Amino acid sequence: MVERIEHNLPREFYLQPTIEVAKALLGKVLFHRHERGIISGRIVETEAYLCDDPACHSSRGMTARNETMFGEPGRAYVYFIYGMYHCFNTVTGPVGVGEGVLVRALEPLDGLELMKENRGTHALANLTSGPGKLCQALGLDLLHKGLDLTGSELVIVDDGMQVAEIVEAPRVGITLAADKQWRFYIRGNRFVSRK
DNA sequence: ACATCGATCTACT
DNA sequence: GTAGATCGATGTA
Repeated sequence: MVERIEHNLPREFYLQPTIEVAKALLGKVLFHRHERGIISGRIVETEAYLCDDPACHSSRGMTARNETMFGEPGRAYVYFIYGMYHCFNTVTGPVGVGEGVLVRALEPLDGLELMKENRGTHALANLTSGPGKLCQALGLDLLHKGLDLTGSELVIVDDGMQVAEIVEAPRVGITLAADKQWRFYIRGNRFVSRK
């Protein structure tokens, strides 16, 4: 019996080029140690946001909202959008640069009952198949902005799972730099937000 | 101070 | 397929 080794992704992981991080995050597991129990899911869809990219929050300089993007890599950048949803990102690149990876979809693993409660639905396929949905399912909001993903109540773990094939596609919901193929997802995964 | 709009989701036709 | 919810961040004055 082979024992699976799980370890938190180290800080250096997030210092790789942002597009590489976006691809490498596919297959990793996001854990939230919630007061009421552990909620986790496997990352199946991501998008890269670079510092010279007009669609990126950091592209017009540091503000109160985006300052965590310019901080330490491996921390959580959470922002509030459309008056009711949150989106979860990992900060990438050296301090001061301002890049990140948006996590767009998860495959639910632990804490299904809590997720269903948080989302107000029982449909498995609808729990975490979008950036707003997964934040609601995991109970993530602005209070989690800045948490250290290498060791806190919110961590990203490598459990050794290998991704068979990565699809590259245009990013979703943006008008600027819409031609860039900086969305990545696991081919065939049912929890991807859009095929 | 005010107007605009967004890295979304749901409900309804 | 399309509209409406809902509000903070941002830009303009």
